Amino acid sequence: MEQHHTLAHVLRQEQLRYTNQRQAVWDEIKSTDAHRDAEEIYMALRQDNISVSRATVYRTIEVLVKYKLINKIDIGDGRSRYEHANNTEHHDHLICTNCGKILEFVDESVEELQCDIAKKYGFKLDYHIHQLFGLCKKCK
Amino acid sequence: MEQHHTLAHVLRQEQLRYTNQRQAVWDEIKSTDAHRDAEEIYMALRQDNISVSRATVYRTIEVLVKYKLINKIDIGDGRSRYEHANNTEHHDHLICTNCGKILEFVDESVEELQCDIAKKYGFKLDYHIHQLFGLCKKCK
DNA sequence: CCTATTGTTGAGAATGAGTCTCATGGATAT
DNA sequence: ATATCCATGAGACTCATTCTCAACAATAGG
Repeated sequence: MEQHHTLAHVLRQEQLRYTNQRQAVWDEIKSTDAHRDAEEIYMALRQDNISVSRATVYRTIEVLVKYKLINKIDIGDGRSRYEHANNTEHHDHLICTNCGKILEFVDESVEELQCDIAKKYGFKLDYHIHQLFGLCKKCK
Repeated sequence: MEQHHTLAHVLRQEQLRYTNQRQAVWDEIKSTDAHRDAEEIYMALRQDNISVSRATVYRTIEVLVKYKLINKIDIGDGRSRYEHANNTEHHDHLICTNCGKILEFVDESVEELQCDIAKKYGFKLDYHIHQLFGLCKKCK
């Protein structure tokens, strides 16, 4: 899939209309580096007196994930979190199993190894999940 | 956490009783190398005319995961799958985003790098998830 | 412009995996 | 034996997410 760096591009590609609600969701997600779930994003919008329904939040997130403007993070507690991928180097996550803290790490050599592995098994790699779980500095 | 290789060990450790139902669930999971969800394991037991409730399947799986007799695999479709870890070398997964096929791969060098990364961030590593998503040989 | 068509939205219903409750019954200990 | 404790199963419940559908907004064609 091609790279699409703006909401407008993505919507055009998907033949969806550009609307204030969609822009508002995208703006809200872009506004922090946090790893928030759909409900938190929805509540943040309400806080700002922007009226967007939960359904629209979920629907917009879906497209943003598809085009990789945001990343979906699943830390195994039953709800997905999202982070914007805007001007961000690719990274993976360290997750504290005690306090839920999420740290980001970059490791080029792991990235390269992944390509090799995929090639070896005849896979055309699309994306990956690489999460290290354990106790953070404070919790251990 | 210590290593516990048998159900009896695990149950003793958790101060749980050894029961036919718990053994049946463990036997069922051990019986194949498949990556099945709780419902599939439950149905397989019913197929064999073994009467174990869904609740017991879930409860037993929980303990088995805790003691790493089985691995939980989340491929992002909303249900967890499980594979036995019996006499099995540690491995991670390649997942086909088209047909859902799951392949296993082992990569020692990735394993080592993970330790380094955890150390660098002051984490005490417990376990990790490393999944490569893409199209398998057939689907691409 | 006016109207038909099509896409979007929001509210709440529906879904579905997983968890919890609680009455029943089986195991254990005294 | 008998009292206590634990495990079980059926179904109620939870909660994130998806779906439905009526109302509404945008767009296109005349």
